[in-house]
Amino acid sequence: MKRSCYCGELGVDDVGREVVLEGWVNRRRDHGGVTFVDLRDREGLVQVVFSPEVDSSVHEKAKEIRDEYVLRVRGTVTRRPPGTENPKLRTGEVEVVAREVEVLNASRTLPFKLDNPEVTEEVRLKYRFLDLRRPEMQKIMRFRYRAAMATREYLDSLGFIDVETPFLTKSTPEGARDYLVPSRVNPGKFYALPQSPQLFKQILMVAGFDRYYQIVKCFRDEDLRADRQPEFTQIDLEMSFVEREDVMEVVEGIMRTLFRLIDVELPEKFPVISYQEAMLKYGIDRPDTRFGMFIQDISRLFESTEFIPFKETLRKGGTIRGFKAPGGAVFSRKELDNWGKRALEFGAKGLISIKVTDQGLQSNLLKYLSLGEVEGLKEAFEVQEGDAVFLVADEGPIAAETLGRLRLEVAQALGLVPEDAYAPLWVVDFPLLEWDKDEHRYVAVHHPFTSPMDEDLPLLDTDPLKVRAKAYDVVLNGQEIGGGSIRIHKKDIQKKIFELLHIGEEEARIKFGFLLDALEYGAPPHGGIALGFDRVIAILTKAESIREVIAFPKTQKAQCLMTGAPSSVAEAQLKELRLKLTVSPDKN
RNA sequence: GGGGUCGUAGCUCAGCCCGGUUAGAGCGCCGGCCUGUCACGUCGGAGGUCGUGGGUUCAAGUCCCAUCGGCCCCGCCA
Repeated sequence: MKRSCYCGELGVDDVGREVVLEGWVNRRRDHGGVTFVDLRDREGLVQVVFSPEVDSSVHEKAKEIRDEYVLRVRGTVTRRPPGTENPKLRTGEVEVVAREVEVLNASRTLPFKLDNPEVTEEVRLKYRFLDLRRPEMQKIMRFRYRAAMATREYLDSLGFIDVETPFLTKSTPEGARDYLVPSRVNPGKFYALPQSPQLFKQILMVAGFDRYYQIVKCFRDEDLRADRQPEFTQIDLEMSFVEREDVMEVVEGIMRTLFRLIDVELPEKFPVISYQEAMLKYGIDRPDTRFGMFIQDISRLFESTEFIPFKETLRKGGTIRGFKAPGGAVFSRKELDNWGKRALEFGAKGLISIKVTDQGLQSNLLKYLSLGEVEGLKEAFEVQEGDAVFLVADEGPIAAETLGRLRLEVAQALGLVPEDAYAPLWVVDFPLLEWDKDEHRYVAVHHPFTSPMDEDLPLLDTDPLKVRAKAYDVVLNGQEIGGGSIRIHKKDIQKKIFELLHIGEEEARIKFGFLLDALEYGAPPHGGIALGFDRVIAILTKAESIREVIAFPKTQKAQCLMTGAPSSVAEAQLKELRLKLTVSPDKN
């Protein structure tokens, strides 16, 4: 007996058909006389009726059936008696009258009911095989697959080809902590799992493939977050003979393709904002542009202020910035105090809040300000009754970060973040380098293979921190969902960057010798990007964390609750790898 | 490495502030009854190392300390 169709596909057109169904028992309702079983497979549910009038032995057999038993049922599709249709079920107009039933497997009592949406994530992850059986999870996994397919089809149509790159590769300095894999045949040596296929895709460009892509796992041994897993999936691509705009166009196409899957039409071109402007207006390099509340620099208003804290801040080269929270006057005294505390946590020395009431502006600050300054404030923020204004006087970067975070939390608290809006944008003109205080050297903001802007090349010798990179990030609703750059394709520039990063010639030769070699054999100009596939899927499915869109995710302690990984290994395995532990794995 | 929060029946939670009978509820589970339910109904029943270890106390689910684990965040994440 072979399955003839899926449960969830049956309808009135099938009335009269004899079918063979295989699936799980979603629920059993035993009325003593007649027993109903909702049978579920990946396509949905259908009600199966076990009636003593049809076959008493089949009806008897139905008594032993429990939740999540696996059944094979042969029966006849019939129209339900008038008045017993179930409009909540896609198959609710029909039912299958069982003529033969076989229990293919029993099931223990479940640790949780599959349709209970309240189960904790911990329990779900431990019994992930049951959790994934839930229609919601099946839907997400299928969506993820469709998104991957759509990406492949789109990139294929543009002439990209998928080339696999190694997972057992070489540890790269810079960037995240590597996951290491010991090499048995090379005792004492290790592979690293790739943080990204970065160098390989550049090599593929040198090799003349012109357009490469891969939907590929990447590994980074860093602490986890709702949007960060130690292994995650990227849509990775690289193109030859291109400028930044060419890469952007491809990414915009991918994003539009993906969002059409949820019937959202993204703009043809995404807005572009410079890193500098993003930091000023939003206080963050991945602005959420679904709502306004721009940060403004109002330092000029207070050039000759008598208010000592402002005066001092400005004298030391700091700034006075703030934003208006529309409707923020609803915040109570206590709530405003709490925002002040948040500002302290974010690193500012303080927060000034101003309410706009029918009596005019209301704040401790006002008595210290001149009439002109008060008027200037009103004008700068175009305040209306019911608004609140938050100000920070501090060093530029601190003011930016504090206000940037506050802006997000305040908007959330006031319900000003539209849930169904999607606001993609590009952030460009990142600095190439930043100074690392601890390591006492420059480090790459993006990565060491990112090309400097042509016009900034002379600054490499005079003022490296001023050099801008040909780098770009895609940001969506305040989340960084991808980043890339035009790469260095000339050996002399690459060498110079390594020098600035304090990667010596010898070290560079050992670590990136193959890349430097490749750059000497006719490397074309090239660039690319990687998109965080899990993050995009999470946004598309409105998931709270990327764990919801990964079949087998890890907990914050980077453990798999289902398999128990990571775990200790046999002494013999360690010996074979010539490894000695300095710690007992059971402790810590 | 740090801050916050949670951990009590199979699941979700109440009890903890303010220590004191036999630790409760809903759902699930088991058994009986029930021929049109679909969150079936109904009657009865079973089920607990209160995360773990230590301490305070005549007495600890409740107070204190440590520790383990889930989640959120900071640091970290080229």
